[in-house]
Amino acid sequence: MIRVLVVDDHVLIRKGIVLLLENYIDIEVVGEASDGAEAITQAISLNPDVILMDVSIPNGLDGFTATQEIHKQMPNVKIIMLTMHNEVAYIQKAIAVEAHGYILKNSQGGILYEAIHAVYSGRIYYNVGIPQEQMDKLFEHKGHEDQCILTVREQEIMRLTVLGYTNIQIAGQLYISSKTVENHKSNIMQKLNLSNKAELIQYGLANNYM
Amino acid sequence: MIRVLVVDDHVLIRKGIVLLLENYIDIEVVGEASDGAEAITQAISLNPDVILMDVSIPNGLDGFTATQEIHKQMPNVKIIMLTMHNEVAYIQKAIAVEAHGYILKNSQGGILYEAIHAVYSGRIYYNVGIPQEQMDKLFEHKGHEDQCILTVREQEIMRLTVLGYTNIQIAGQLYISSKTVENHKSNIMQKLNLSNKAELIQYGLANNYM
DNA sequence: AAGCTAATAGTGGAAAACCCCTATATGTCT
DNA sequence: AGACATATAGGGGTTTTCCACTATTAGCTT
Repeated sequence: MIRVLVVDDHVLIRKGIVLLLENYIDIEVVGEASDGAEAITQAISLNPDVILMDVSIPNGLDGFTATQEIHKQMPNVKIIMLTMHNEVAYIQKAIAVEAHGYILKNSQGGILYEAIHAVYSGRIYYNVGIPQEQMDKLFEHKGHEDQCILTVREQEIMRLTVLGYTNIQIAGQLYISSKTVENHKSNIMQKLNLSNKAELIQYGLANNYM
Repeated sequence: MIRVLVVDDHVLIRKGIVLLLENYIDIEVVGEASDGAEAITQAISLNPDVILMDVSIPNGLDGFTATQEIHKQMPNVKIIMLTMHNEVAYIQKAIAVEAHGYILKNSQGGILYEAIHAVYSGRIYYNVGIPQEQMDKLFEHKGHEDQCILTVREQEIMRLTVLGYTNIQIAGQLYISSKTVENHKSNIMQKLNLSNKAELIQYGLANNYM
C-alpha cells in the first residue's frame, strides 16, 4: 500500500485527484493539504510515501519551496510535482529542488499511477512535453547551476521587457546601447533555457518581474 | 436526471470533476471536451442540460468565447464558468457573455452540485469571493457597459499580446492573418488612447489580461 | 435601404527586433 | 598570472513590427 499526500489549493481538483487515486487498490490517500505550510506539517505528521505537490499553491510558500523544506526534514519522502506548465523554467526548478517526479495536469490518469509507482520504487519520473535530449541537458546542468540567478542588470532588463518597452526605450532608460539590451536578453534566454520572447515574458510574469 | 458536459483541457482535472459528479445520482456526465471548438461540437451533438466550462482552455477559443457561441446556437443550455480566478475582470466577462453560473475551482464539491441544480432551475449562481453589493453593481452595468469597451476578440488579442506572443503566433492560435492581429491591436490602442506597445502591455497587466 | 460595428485581409515603406557572430574593459576569484 | 563573470558595443542579414492607408463581409439597428 503506497501512502499518498495530495497538495493542491483548489478543492475541486484535489478531490478529483483523490477520487482518481481511490480506483487503485494499492494506493491510499492519507491526507490533503491546500498550501505549502500545511503540506509541511501534514508531511511530518502523516509520514507519507509519496507527495503529489501542485506547483502554484498560494500563501508565499510555493510548491518548489515546500518541496525543498520537506526534503530537508524528511529525506525519504518522494515528491511528484503536479503542474499545468510544461515550460522549461518550471522543469528546471523542479530539478533544482530535486523533485522525484514531474507530471502535467493534462496527463491521463494512468500517468499519475505510473508516476507514483516509479518514484516509490526510487526512480525519477518526468513526464513532460519536451525532447529527451533537452531533459538530459537540464539534469546535467543541475549541479553547477544552483539557482540560475539573473544578475541585477539582467533583472532590470527582464522587468522592462515584461513591461513592454522596446530595446531602444530600455536602452534610453538605462543609458546603454540597444545592442547591449539585445545581448542581455539573449543571455537571459540562454541562462533560463527559453527559446523565444513569449517564454521570456511568461517567465517574467510568473516570477513577478513587473 | 441532469445531463452535464464537462469542458477542461487538463485531463486530470476533468476526470476528477467527472468522478466527483458521479457521486450524485441525479447528475449524469454525458460528455467531455478539452477545448473550445470541441465544446461547441459536443454541445450540439449531445444537447446537454448544463455545461461546466473552464475559462482558460487553449487553442484560441477561450471559455468565454465558446460560451457566447454556444448561447447563440443553443439558447436553452445553461453554462457554468469554472475558474481559478476570482478577479473582477473575469467575473465581468462572465456576466458579459451571460454565463448562468460562475464558481471557483477551490470551491467545495457541494458547491458544484448546488450550482448545477441552480442553473438547471433557471437561476443565476455566482459563487465568488467578492461582496454582494459589488456583484450587484457588475450586473447592473451589464447593459450599458461603458467600462469594457474592448470586444471579445480584442480582449483575446490583448491577452495574447501581454503574454508576449508575436503577431504571427497570435494569428496562428486564432486561425487568422497576422495583418488582422495588427489591425485589432491598433484598434485597441485607439480605443484606449494608448500611444505605444509598452502602454498597451501595462494597461493589459493592470487589468488582468493575462 | 442606409448606416454602423466587428472581424477579416491586404499594400508598401520605414523602423525595430532577432540572431549569429566578434570584441573590449573591468572586475573577482584561485 | 590566468580564468571567469559582468557589462558594454558593434556588424550584417533576416524577419517582424509598426503605421497609414484601403477594402470586404456579416450582422445588427434605425
